Amino acid sequence: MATIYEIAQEVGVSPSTVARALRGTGYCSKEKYDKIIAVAKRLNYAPSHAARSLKSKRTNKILFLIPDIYNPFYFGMIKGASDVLDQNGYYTILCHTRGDKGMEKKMLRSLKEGYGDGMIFVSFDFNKENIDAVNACALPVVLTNNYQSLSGNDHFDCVYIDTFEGIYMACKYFISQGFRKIGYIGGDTTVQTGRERFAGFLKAMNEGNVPVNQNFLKEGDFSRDSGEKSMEEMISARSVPEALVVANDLMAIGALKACKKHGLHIPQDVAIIGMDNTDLATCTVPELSSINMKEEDIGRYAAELLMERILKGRKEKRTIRLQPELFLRGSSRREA
Amino acid sequence: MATIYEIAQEVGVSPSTVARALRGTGYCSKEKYDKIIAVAKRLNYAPSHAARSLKSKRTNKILFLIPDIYNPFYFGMIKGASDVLDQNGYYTILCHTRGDKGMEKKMLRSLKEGYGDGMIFVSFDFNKENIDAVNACALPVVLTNNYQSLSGNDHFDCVYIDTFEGIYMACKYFISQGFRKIGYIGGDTTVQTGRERFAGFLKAMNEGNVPVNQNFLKEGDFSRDSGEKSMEEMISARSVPEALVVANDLMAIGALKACKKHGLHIPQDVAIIGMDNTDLATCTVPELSSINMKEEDIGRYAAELLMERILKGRKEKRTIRLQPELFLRGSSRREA
DNA sequence: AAGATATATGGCACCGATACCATTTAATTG
DNA sequence: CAATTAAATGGTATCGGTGCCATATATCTT
Repeated sequence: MATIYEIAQEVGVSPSTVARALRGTGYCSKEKYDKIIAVAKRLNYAPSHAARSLKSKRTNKILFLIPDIYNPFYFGMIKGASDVLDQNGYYTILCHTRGDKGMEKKMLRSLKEGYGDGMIFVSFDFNKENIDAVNACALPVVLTNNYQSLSGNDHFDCVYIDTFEGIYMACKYFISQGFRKIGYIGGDTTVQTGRERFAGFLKAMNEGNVPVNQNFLKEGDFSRDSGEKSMEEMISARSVPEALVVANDLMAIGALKACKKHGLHIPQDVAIIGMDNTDLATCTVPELSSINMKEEDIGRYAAELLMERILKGRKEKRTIRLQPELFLRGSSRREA
Repeated sequence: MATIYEIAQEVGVSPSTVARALRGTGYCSKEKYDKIIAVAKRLNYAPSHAARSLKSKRTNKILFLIPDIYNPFYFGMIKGASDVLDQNGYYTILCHTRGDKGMEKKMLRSLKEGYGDGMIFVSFDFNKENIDAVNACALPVVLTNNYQSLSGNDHFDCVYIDTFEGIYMACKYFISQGFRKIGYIGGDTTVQTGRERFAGFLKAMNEGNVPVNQNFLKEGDFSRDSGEKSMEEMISARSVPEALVVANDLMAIGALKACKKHGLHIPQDVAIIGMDNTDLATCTVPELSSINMKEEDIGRYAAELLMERILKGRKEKRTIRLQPELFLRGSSRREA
């Protein structure tokens, strides 16, 4: 690949002049400018990204870590963020971590090494290890979870939606509709996001004085298959709730499928509310009621927080909290 | 961020020694090694990616351009590719182009500037402009389409699955089952992949001596909504085919929804076959018959082609062609 | 016309690693 | 024990830009 030196030699000017011409800043006569551009094109010149960012300390790239590319919930976040980043002249570089802690650390190290100017970090679970890694890299990182600082020394931003509140409001709705046999298919409670959701369920049940039936409680892994399996288990154990809150849409669809397969009608036999309100929710028959987790807003805010740090030099920590909304569709209607 | 020079000064050795110690190659006494590592940790050192790749001319990154992050078809490709790349110590950097030609060119320029060591390029459509851009950057690029070289001078690799064949085999199946009123919801025929699919439909109909009814032909944009809208149009025009081939799963699901909404039974009233065989195909009731486009294999082969070029220095052009498979499920069964 | 300002261009240090060579000291060998 | 060879370390050019300063004209002021 050609360099500015080769172009300079060819045209008969100094490398400085070539650099100015190609960058379009600083003085350069029309005559030389044209020559330089022509030669650059002929030699198929492209400025070296490495050389530029070595000197200028900027890459114009933002890393975006997502734990599960099969989950449509994250698409909205990506869209929201990349819209904002695009507008500010930043590239969005996605990285699929699969929730793997090793991969996350690897990418945080890469950030520290200057792969990008900042990061939007989505993870199923934040623990001391990856939080330490976040703090260790001096570049701005935004977490999209509700991270309760343990040390108080964390200096990163957060934007998150209250998942606890989401499940809570779904349960409350069922209770307000007179349901008493309410089930819950949750996610992995060894990770934060799974725990929060389950806590929302318990609080609503408690407040509504609705007994928690252990047979109506299942734990999946946020995949459709695990939702289907959980429902199958309840059906074959002959303990099927009348209303079911599911911790994400994928599992809700799995549960819905299992019900249909065994002749249970939705919502007459089992009313279902999912979570995330993804595109999938309107793909089913009946359409799935779901909790809107405003993922596009999360992405947009996360990008804005980054831009504030990078472009405006903000130093102090900021946290943004969003409220979920319940979208009622066919799957949760109470029979008259 | 600390540099090897600062560490060298602190420990009292030369930068060369620090570099050797940190990289773990070359000679270094245990005593100094330990000191260097300790100081590096204390100063929170991270090697500068820019400096390293400027000198070494390698980034260990592969760019992966996807046109639509809402389409699960691409996830398998990403998975297949990143598995192979991971194994070889390369990062997969995803970039969502939204099929935007400007964005594609921007990323090809970035590649040329040395942002990555190679690229897997997925696009709805390849035209002279972006093909020229591919040829212009001396780094290896793999296209995941069937690109018919016009100039014969192209030096990039391709791995693709025959979409023509896919639609063709779906139509042939319907014809073999005795269907004569066969409809088709296609994609944008101004782009290559849309044209190929439509050609497959026409060839099968022609070979089977089945008349093509214009009322059964619709053109969508590969989104679920457009599939729904197309079907709605046929229904309200009272010209509904008995069998329907749809150019991707998303549109097929849209069509399925429209049918259900208007009381048409699947597959009794309308038999449907989708394309891509994504996870979505098993989310519907009945499950959607679909054409398996082997996206994970495409991704894997694409990554392998890149690795051959980068690690083994292959120069000559290679093209890999895969054959689709028909997966029959509930949505296409012929009534007895 | 003298001084100020704008335009045009070149020179060079620098960013932070890597690659390679030179030098010194320690260990091995016939 | 001299001759090799291995181990340990330092020195320095280099990658390809950017940023800043110096210099030389050209144009504009009053």
